Amino acid sequence: MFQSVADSDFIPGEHSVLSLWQRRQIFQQLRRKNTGGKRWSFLDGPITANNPMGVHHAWGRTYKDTYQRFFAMTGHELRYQNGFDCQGLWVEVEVEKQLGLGTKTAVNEYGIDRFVNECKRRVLRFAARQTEQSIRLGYWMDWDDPDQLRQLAETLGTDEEVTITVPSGLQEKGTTHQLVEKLGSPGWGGSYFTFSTENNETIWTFLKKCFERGKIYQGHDVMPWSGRGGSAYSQMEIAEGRRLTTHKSVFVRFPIKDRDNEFLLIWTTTPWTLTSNVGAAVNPDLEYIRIKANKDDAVYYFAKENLNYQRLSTEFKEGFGRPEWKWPDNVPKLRTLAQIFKEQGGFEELETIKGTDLVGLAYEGPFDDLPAQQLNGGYPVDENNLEVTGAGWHQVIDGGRDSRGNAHVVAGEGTGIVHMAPGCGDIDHKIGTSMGMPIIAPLKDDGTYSDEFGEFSGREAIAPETAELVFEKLKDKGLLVGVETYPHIYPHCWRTGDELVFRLVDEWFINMDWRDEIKEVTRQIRWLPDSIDGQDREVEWLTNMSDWMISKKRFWGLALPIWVDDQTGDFEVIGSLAELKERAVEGWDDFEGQTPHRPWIDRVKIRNPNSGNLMSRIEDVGNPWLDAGIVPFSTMHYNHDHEEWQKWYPADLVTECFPGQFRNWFYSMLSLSTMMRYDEADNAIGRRPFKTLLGHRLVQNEQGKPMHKSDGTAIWFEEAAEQLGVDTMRWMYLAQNPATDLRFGTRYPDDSVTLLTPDGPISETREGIPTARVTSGPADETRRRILIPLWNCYKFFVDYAIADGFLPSAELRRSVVGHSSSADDQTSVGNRPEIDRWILSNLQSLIEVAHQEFREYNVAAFCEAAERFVDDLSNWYIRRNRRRFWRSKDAADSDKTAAYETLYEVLVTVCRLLAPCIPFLTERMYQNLVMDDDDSPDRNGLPVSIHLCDYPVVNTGLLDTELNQRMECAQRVVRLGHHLREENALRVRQPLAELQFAASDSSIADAIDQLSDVISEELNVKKINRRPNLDDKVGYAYKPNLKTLGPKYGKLLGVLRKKLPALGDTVLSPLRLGENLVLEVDGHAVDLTPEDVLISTEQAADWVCGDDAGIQVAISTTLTDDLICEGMSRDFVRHIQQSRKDAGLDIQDRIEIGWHGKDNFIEAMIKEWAEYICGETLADTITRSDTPPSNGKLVRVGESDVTVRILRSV
RNA sequence: GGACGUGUAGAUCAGCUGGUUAGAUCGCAGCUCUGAUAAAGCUGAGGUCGGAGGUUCGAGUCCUCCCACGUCCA
Repeated sequence: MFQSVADSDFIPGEHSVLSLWQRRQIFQQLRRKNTGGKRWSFLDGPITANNPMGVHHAWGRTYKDTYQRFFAMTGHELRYQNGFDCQGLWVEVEVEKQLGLGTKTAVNEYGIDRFVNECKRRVLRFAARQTEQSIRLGYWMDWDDPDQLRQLAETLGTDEEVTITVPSGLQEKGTTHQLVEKLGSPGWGGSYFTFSTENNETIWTFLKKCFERGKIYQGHDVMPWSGRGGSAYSQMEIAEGRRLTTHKSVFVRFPIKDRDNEFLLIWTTTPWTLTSNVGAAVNPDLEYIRIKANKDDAVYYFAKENLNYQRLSTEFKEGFGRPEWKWPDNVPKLRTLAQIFKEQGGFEELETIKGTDLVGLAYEGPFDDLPAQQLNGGYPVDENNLEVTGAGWHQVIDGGRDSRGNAHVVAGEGTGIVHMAPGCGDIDHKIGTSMGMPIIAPLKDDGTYSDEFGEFSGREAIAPETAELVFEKLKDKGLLVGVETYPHIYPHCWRTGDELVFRLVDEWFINMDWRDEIKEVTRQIRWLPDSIDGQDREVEWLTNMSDWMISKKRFWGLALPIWVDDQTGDFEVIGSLAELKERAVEGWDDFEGQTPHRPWIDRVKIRNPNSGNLMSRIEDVGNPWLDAGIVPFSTMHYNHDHEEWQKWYPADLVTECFPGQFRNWFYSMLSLSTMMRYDEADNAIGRRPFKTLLGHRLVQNEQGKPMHKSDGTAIWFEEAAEQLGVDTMRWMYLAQNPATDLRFGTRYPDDSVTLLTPDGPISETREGIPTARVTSGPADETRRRILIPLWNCYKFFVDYAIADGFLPSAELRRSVVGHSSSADDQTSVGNRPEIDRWILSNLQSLIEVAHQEFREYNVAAFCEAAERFVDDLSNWYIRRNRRRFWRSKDAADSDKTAAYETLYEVLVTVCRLLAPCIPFLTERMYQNLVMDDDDSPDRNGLPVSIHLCDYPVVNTGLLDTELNQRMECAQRVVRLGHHLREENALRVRQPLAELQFAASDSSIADAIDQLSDVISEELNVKKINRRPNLDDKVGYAYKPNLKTLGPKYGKLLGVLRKKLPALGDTVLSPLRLGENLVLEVDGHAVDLTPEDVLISTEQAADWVCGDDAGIQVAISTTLTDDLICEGMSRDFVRHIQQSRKDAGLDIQDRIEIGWHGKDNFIEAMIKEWAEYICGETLADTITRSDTPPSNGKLVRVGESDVTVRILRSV
């Protein structure tokens, strides 16, 4: 017996399904069921375990779960391994905040070991959190126990031995860091963590291969640096440390070589960098001016606009963009260049030239006497660039443009000629490197000048005295034009307040000159969705990318396995811990038992076989994209179980949010895989890490704007889950075109709500953020369009099945879950009404679509088809068949049984089809439709969960595409009929005598004929008659078919278009009958075939006519008294039904009807139709009263006014 | 600056190798239908298809230029 079905209550329903799955261990049963099946290899891209999940994470995870569920239901064995991304700066930043550490120095003081443990702890906590959220999403993975992850987080860093039970069921004992480094390892199960030793060590394998191919090298990068802190800063730290300060800025002149007494005028706020000048950049599109100073007849070049430019005039009045950043009191307003030259004796304007005319001029630098300027290869010496010196290089270059297309050099603040010191500035360095400049890096890590800088050596760069020394020297050389106090926003260490400098630091790179190999691998992969041209994008990135900087001067991350001999500069890459152990000459005992992270790994030294010197590991950690890129190897046990690895490599599918990933995860996977396999697979196919990539775009708010955590518009996962429902969310994600942003919903940060979660009510997240109200138009739409109609179909079935005592036989149940092809005692489908066969046939089509689209990874197309099917089921099949379910209570009615059996089969099959998409709702329906109440363990041999059912396969015996098309024809005729009624103000309740139709295609006419009863009922017409043509009812309109006539007659087409319709049926009727015709138009013979004209119908008197897709329909508009009378009876019934509804009567309640009206025609109608009226409305009596009954309702019946009133019979 | 993409109804998007009166969904208005439904059906208003040229019998579609927006890039 079915349980009666209440309102949908989606969210509580999901909670109960979660507990059912848990109680009955459904996921574990599913894995057991598919063990040994054909493999389908899914590879999860690691999610950063640094914050709780938001709704933007849930899109990709829904794809992952849905495709996995489909392949599980089709019998595949899967790995089900989720991944957590654990290492890198983002975690460090959050931990620094949490611990109140502001700088690298502070971290060093705190202790790298404690800091790194804290990072691990944070990752474990958020892995636990995301695990719980994922489970709520219905995401079936081999999850670790979240509480156990938290327990590990608590005990991390102690030497205490703990015992845990891993997902595979094994008990493991050890200190926490010994256990943590093995999470996700073979035999244990559970999510992979990129901080695991396996993951890190496999990256060593990769780097060793790079090293063997000679691809690892040391290079440089210019980074913000704190001299006192002795460390580099991240972009984020700089943003936090911007402050208003003043510097002594300086105008300097650089003598142009071979031009007597002519100078480039340059300007800088960092005088200390002048020692390291190599070039001067101009904007070739800008106008420059030559002026002659009266003082010494010197000629200066600078941007024309700067001559009278009021520098910082806005800032002088309004400050620097923040209230506290006002113009400093003691700083005078800046002068224009014209003023400066006037004060120095006046000047004369000579001429205007283009910047491009300056490019290539050689000049003398201001400090060419310093040893560093004289060194071949710059300082420190670059062995690859020995032909040049700083002093020898000086020339004017084109400053170029940045990535947004803005010129690097603009007029305004400076002089339009920018001093370039590629060892002292980020942009300078980029441009300098690209132009082959020697690089002069003046500063040591303590922020003082190196030895090769003469008098400057040992001085602190940012000290005011240093600037003074610069000015003094410039003055001595006659190069100083002016000094001023210049206020501006400058980066500082946000904690100590120290000014930052830009300093050249050593970094490690992979030479990517093997990019063509990666491109070839890229081409072996299917990139979805097609519309975003993923393959082209990836190839383009690979074409343009520069070498890969893999080092980062931080603490928490991959320990780059590069050991350096400081004295000779030799370096070596170590490929495994075993190799390291063998090579270790110092520190191994200290390290052993720890994870290969800083600071522990740093203690291990090896010996340089060439020099005999000790080699130390570089202090840098690795780029986190290495961590994620190695997972096609590390998580599948490449290093330790090659055979197992080969079973799962390459992955069949990866799916991820794609913006950004072409240069991140996709790139790193492709690169790492290409390198890992270069000596193992002899072609690109063998090197690809995955076969198909499915990308999707971003989740945005309802207005299409990004959601931000900072302004409270980012929606936390649980807020959406417990307010919108997870099935709803999943359908939104799945039905969305992956190539476009999903406009998810709106969060109201100031409107807090209490969420009822499976674990009880919460009013804030675990992190203490109040939970806010979330609304979503798309979610409401999704519920309205698919979930509610589906639920109502199910409710309809169950309500009437209970009332009727319909129970599916055991055989039928076995059949609908796919355990037998057909039930013997079922009404054979061939004997069921056509509409039953139609919905079953349509169902088979849906099954076909499902298989096809799932295998194409195009679930959105399946969702669309499913929505259409549910609409057909609800608004056509059930609506049309309601009466089959209502009538006679006695069960021995084969037509009724057929209806129940059909609907039952459809509902269960649809559940199986949709189970991968909306696993909760389908499970609830399945449990009621298929499972017995009793708890018998074998459940009659039926799967105890919908997710243990096989995915439906097409029953070709039920698939009747012709029938599907026939019904489409009938639906088209109905639509056409409704249209005609509407156009002619003929309400549907008014029966009409006759509908005639004709169709040029006889199979279409047959189809309509066969479904004429459906059409007649839907359109409320008495007779449906097929005619060879409707010539007597319609006129014909003719139009030229431009597509066929255009090529034939070209310019004549314009005339033809005008004249052909005017010829009319008398001339053109042969075409309608399939014959050819020759006409003369404007003196040209025009040969027309039936294909050359398009024919439509127009109506005649007493009939309304229309046509659509080759079907012509005419409806008689003649109303007889009988027809009017019948129409009135239906009006009457309708009003009574509405009154019943308004009065809140129960469906079975019987009533007495009273009415009053002046029109005697009504009385006659009621007399004639009393039986019908009483039957439809469950009325015992119909009584006319002479006066309007009290509480009566005035309604319109036909053309008459009537007052009606109902009373419940007693 | 370059590459790629986008620009069509109030909103979101379709529109295939050029073809007749440019569609769908939501929203709005009206009507209809309704004893599972939070629905459904029909109709209507609303579009100089970003702009300007060009190719063509014919351009939302192809070409050129321009404008706006987005993404990526030394």
